[in-house]
Amino acid sequence: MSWKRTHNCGQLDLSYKEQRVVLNGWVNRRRDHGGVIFVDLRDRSGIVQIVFSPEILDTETFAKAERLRSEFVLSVAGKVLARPEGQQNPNMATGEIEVYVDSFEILSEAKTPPFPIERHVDVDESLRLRYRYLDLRRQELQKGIILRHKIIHHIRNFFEKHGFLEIETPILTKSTPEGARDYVVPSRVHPGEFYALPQSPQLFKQLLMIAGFERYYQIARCFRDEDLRADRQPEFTQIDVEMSFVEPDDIMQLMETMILEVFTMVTGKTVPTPLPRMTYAEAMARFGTDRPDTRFGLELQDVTADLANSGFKVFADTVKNGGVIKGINAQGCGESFSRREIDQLVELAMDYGAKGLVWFNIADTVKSPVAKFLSEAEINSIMEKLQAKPGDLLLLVADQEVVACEVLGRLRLFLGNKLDLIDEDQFNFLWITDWPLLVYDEDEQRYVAAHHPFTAPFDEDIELLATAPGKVRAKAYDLVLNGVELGGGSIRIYQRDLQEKMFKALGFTMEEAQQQFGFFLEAFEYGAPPHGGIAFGLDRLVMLLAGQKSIRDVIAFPKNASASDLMMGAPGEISKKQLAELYIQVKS
RNA sequence: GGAACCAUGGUGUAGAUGGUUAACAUGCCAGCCUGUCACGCUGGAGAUCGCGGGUUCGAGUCCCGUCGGUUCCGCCA
Repeated sequence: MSWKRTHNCGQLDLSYKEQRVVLNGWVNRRRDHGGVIFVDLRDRSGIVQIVFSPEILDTETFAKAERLRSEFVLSVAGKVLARPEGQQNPNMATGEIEVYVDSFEILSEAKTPPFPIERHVDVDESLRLRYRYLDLRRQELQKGIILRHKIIHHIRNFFEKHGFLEIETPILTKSTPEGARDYVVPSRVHPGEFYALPQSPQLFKQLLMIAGFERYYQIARCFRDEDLRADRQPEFTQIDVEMSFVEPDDIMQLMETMILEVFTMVTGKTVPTPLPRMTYAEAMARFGTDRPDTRFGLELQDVTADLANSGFKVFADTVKNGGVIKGINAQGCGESFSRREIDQLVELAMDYGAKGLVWFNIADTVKSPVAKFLSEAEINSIMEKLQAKPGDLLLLVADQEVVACEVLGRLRLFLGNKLDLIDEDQFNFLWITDWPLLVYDEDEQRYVAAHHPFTAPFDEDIELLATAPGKVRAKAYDLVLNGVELGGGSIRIYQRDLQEKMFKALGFTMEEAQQQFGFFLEAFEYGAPPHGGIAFGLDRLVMLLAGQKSIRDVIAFPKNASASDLMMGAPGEISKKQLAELYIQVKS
C-alpha cells in the first residue's frame, strides 16, 4: 500500500460515499470501545472520524490500532461510508460520514504532548511558546496563520493589479538617528563597525522613487529594539508602499480600497466609502487621542470658558497660564460607582499625568470635592455643556491642552471598556489627517518629528518651520480601526533645501545632517519626483481580523515579552571564537 | 527603567485565620466495554508546592530576596 494521501480529511462528505481514500494526518482523539475504535484524524483541512472495526481488520492490524495514541501520525486507507442513521454528528463538518479503515500505517509515534492540542487552551504561554510547533497544531492558531497567508496573497494580487513592483530592500543597513533603538549587527570585515537592522525601509523606498520605479511595495520585515507589548514584537511585518507623482488623496483612496477589499474578504462585511476623515486637531479635541475609537461616545467637552474666572484656584490659575479645562460625562456612573471606584478614576488620571481629577456626582444635589468653590451658575453651565442628568458622573481635568485631552482620552477608553460601551461587531475605520509636523520633546529639549523627518509640511506652513515649528501641519495620514493604528504615511519632502530646513528644525547642524543623510540629500539633486507612501502593520491587521488579542497569535514564531524565543533559546551566547572574529569583548 | 498580577502532579485549578495523609478535574498507565464523538465504567501511578534565605515547635500558607511569565506605564520618529 502506498501511504500517500488521495484526499484531505476536511474535504470528505457524502459526495465521496463508497469511495476508497487514503488519508494522512494526526490522531486528534481516540475512543476505544473495546470492540470498535474511533479515531478523529486531523490534517490541515480539518478532522474526520475513522473507524477501526474487528469485522474488517485482521487480528494483527486491529491490535496495532489499539496502540494508537494522541498525535500519532497515520496513513489510513479505507472506504468513505455514510454514518448509520442517528449517528451523524452535526457539530462536525464531516459529521455525515466516516472512513472505514481496511489498512493503515503508523508513520510516527508521539509522546504525550505537554499540553492538550485543543481548540481553546488555557495554558501558560511560556510553555506554549517553548513547544510552538505543538501550539501551532491547534486549529485556532492554524486559522490565524492561514488567514495571514490569504491576506498577504490578496494584497500581492491587489498591488500587481495596480502596477506596483515588489522590491526587496536590505536587512543589513545603517543606523540612523531619530526613532526607535536599532538592532545592531557587528561587522567582521570592518572591526568596530556595525550594521543596523531596518526600523522600516523608509529611505530605501524613497530612493526607489528617485530611481524611477514609481510604484513600490514590499511585505517588509522591520526591527525595533524597544520594550514589547501584546501588540508589539521586536520584529514585525509592514505592508510598505511608496508612489511617485501623488497627493495625499491618491494614496488614501487607493489604500482604503486595498484595506477594505481585505476586510470584506475576511469578514464578509462592507463599510461605506469613502472612509471618514478627521483632522488630528479634531481627534485630540473630541477624543483625546490621535487614534480614536469611535464605536462609543463619551466625547470630551471644553468647559474652559465656563470656569475661567472660577473661585477654585486650580481652575482659574490653569486658564491664566494658558491651559484648558475639559471634561467627560460618565453617564449613570454617579449612581452606580462606589466612592472607591471614583477614587480609582482619580488615581488613574494621576497615573496618566494629570495633576488631579475633579468629579461631580449629579444626585439630588451636586456632590463634589470642589462644589463649595464654584458658583451655582458655573455648575449649571458645566452641567449644560456635558448634558448632565441625575445619576451622571462628570470628570474634569484642568491642565495644558495636550495633557488634559490625553488624560481624558484614556479615561474615556477605560470607562468605555469598564461600562461595556463598545460594540465588538462594529468596525470603525477612520483616517486621521493634518498631523503636526513636529512636536516638542521636553526630555530632549527640542522638536522631534511627529511622523519621521522626511514628511512634507503643508505648502502654506513652510515658512512657519523657522518661526513656529509646532504650528506646521504635515501632509500625513494615519488609518485607524477601532482605536488601533493600522498604518500611517505621508507625502515626502523631495527637495534638498526643504529637507535641510526640516533637519534644522529638528536641531541638526548642517554637518550632522550631511554626515547622517548626505547621500540622501545628494540624491534629491539628481531629479527627485514628488512622492509619498504609507505603511501598514500587517500583524495588527491580521490580529484584528482574526479576532485575536495579541499579535503573537498571528505570527508563526513570536518572541515573548522579554524578546526571547523560548523554543530556539534566542538570544544566546556565542563562542569566544565568534566574538574574537567580530572584535567584540563582552563585559561581565 | 517603573508598577501590578501570577507561580501547587503532564495540564488547569482548590488549598480562610500557619497544624501533621496537599484536594479536584483533565491527561497518562492498566483492565473492561461493538456506535462513540468532551465516549463510559473500575483500578493505578504521578507534586519535597519556581528558587534561596528568614520568622516559628511547625510554612504551600507569613516576611525578605531572586529567577521566570503576563499585562500596563515610560519607550516604540
